[in-house]
Amino acid sequence: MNLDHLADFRRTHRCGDLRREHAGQVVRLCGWVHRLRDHGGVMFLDLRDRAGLVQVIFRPGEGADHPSERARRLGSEFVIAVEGTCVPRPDSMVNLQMPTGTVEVEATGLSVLNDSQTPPFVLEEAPSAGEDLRLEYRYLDLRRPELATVLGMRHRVAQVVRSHLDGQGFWEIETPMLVRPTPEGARDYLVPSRVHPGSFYALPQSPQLYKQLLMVSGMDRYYQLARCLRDEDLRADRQPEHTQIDIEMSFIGEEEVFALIEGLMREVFGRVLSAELAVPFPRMVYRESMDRYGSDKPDLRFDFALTDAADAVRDSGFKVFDETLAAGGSVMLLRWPGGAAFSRKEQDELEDLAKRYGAKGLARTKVTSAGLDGGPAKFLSAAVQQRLVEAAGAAEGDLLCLVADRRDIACRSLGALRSRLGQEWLKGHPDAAKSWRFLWITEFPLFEQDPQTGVLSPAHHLFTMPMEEDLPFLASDPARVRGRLYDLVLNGSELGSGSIRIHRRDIQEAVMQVVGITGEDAERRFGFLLKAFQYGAPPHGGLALGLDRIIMLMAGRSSLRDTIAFPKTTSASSLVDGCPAPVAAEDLRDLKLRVDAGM
RNA sequence: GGGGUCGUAGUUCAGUUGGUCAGAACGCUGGCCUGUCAAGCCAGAGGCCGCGGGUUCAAGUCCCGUCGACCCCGCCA
Repeated sequence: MNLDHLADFRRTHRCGDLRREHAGQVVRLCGWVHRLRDHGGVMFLDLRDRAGLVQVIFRPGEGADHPSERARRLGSEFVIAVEGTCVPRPDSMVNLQMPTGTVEVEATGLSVLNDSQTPPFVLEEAPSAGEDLRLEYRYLDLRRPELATVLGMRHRVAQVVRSHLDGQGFWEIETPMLVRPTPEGARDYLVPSRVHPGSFYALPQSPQLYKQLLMVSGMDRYYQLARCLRDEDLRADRQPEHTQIDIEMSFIGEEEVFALIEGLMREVFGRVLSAELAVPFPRMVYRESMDRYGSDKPDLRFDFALTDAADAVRDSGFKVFDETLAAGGSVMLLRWPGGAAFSRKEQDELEDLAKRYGAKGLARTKVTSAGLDGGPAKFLSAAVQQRLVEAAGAAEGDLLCLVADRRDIACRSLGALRSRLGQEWLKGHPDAAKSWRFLWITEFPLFEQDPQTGVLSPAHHLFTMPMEEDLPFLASDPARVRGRLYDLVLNGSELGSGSIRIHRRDIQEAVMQVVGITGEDAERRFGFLLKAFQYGAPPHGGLALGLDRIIMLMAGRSSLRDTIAFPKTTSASSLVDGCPAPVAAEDLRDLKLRVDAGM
C-alpha cells in the first residue's frame, strides 16, 4: 500500500457534523475507515472521526488510480482523506439511525494517510470484546463514538463548572501533587525522595489541608479540578485516581454552600443535558436517612422505605424477634409491593445479600388475603400479623422482609435490599429511572465508633466543626455529637461531601482529645495547619464533588472507567501501558530503597 | 484480607454424566456482486482449551495451586 501525504489537504468539516444543510458543498474530510461495503461497482465507506460517522460513496471508474479502485484496497481503521460533494440521499436511502443519515459524500478524491493492522476487536457501537482487551487497546476503544461522546461530555461539564464558578468569584488555584503523608484516612500513594533518603512524599488524597491554608491566606473563594489519589481497593464506582471539583469558601455557612452547589448543578445539567433541575434540593438528616432507607445515600427515584417493626412484633413469642429486642436491637421491615411472586431462589438471593451486610438472616413472609404466609408467619399470632401488615401499609401480594439485629445492621442490610429491588423496579418505570433525584444529607455524626473496640475516629475529617448545640457533649458523650457535615446524593450515589471547618483552636483541641490525638501527635502530623490557624483563620467551609461520578450518572454509564480516558483495572493496573512496573536496581539504589523479595 | 463469576480460533461464545468435542457466529484472506448502511453470495485460512501440578486407561470437562479480568464485603476521613 502506497501512502499519501497530507500535504496541503485540509479538512472542511468533521464527518459526524454533516447534515442536510451541507448538501451541495464540496467537502474535505479526514478520518478512519469504519466499514466498507463493496458492491462490485458502487462502494460505500463509513468514515469516522470524533464527531461520528458519515457515508462516503465511490462510483466505479477506469484505471488503478481511480478513487474507487484505491478505495477497494482499504482496510479497517486505515486513515484517509476524502474529497467529495455532500449530496442529499435519495428518499428511499435515508438512514434515520445515523445523525448524518440524510446525506452522503460522493467521493472525487481519496488519499491514504496511513494503513492499519487488523484491529484486535471490531469497533462497533456496542462493545464487541471483553473490557480487559479494550483497555489494553484503549486508543481503539476510545474511537468508538459511544465512549468518545462521554469524554466530550466530560469536557463540556468541566467548562461549565469553570465558567460558572468564575462567575461566582472563585479563583482556580492549583495545590501540590507531592504532599506530606497523612496517617488519617485512605492509604497514601508514596513517592520516595532521592534528596532525602528514607523520606517520602505522598500523592494527595485530596487538597483538603491546602485549600484550608488558602482560606487562611485570604483567597476567600477557591476551586480546583483536583486529581486525587488513594491506594485503596477499588469498585465499579471507585478508581485509584479520580477528579474532584474541590471548593472552599470563607465567611459562609451551610446555606451558601448549598445554594452555590445547587446553582452549579442546575447550570451543568441545564447546559450539558438540557435538564431542568428543581432547586433547592430536598434535605434529610442522616438519622432519618438511615432509619427510612438504610443508607446515607438513598436513591429517591423509588419511594419504598423501611419500617421499624419493633412495636408490631413486641412480645410476639417469636424467639428471634423477642431476644433481639430484649438485647436492645431492632426489628426492621421492608415491604416489597408484588414481591410475593418472587421464587424461593430469588428470595434466597435476597437473604444472601442481607447477610453480606452482616444480617444473620432474612425473614420473608408473603401477604395473602388470609394473613401472612411463610417464614416466621407460623410463629406469629393473627394479631401480630395484623399489626405487621398495618405497620408496613402492606397489601395482598406484597413480600415482607424482616431483619432482627443491631439497629445499624438491620437498617443497612434492608437498605441494600431496597436498593437492589429498586433497581429492578426502575426497569419497569423508565420515567422514574431517567429522573434526577438530588438530595442533601446533613447532620452526620462527627465520630465513628468501632463496634468492637468502641474507639472513636473522625467520620469525615479532623477539622469538621461540631454542631453548635452538640458542643456540650464533646466531653461527656462524643458519640452523639453531630458535625456540620453534608453529602450531596444523586440517584443513590454520593456525588460529594463537605463540611464547615473548625477555625478555633479550643474546639480543635477538644475534638482531637476525643479521638485520642495528643498535642504532640497533632504537632507532628498536621502542625503546619494548626500553626496556620493561629494566624487569623477565617470561618470557612466547602465541599468536593466527584467529577467522574457526575459524568457517570449524566452519561448513564455503570462504571467509572467509562468516564476516564485511561482508567485502571480493579487491581489498580493500567493495561494500556502495563503499569505498575518494576524499576531498575540502580533507580532503587539512588533512592536508598531495597525491595523485600520475600513478600 | 474475604466471598462470588469468568478464562476454549483475532473477537464473542457453545462444548451434557470425563470417552469423534476442536465447534458456531462475527472478523480475516480470496472470488462474485452498481444503493448498501451489522450489505449479500461462494470458498478458505485460523486452536498451548490462561499457566503449573495432580487424579484417571482417558481431562477443555474433575481436584489443588497460580495469574488475569469483572462484581461484592471489609477498606475508601
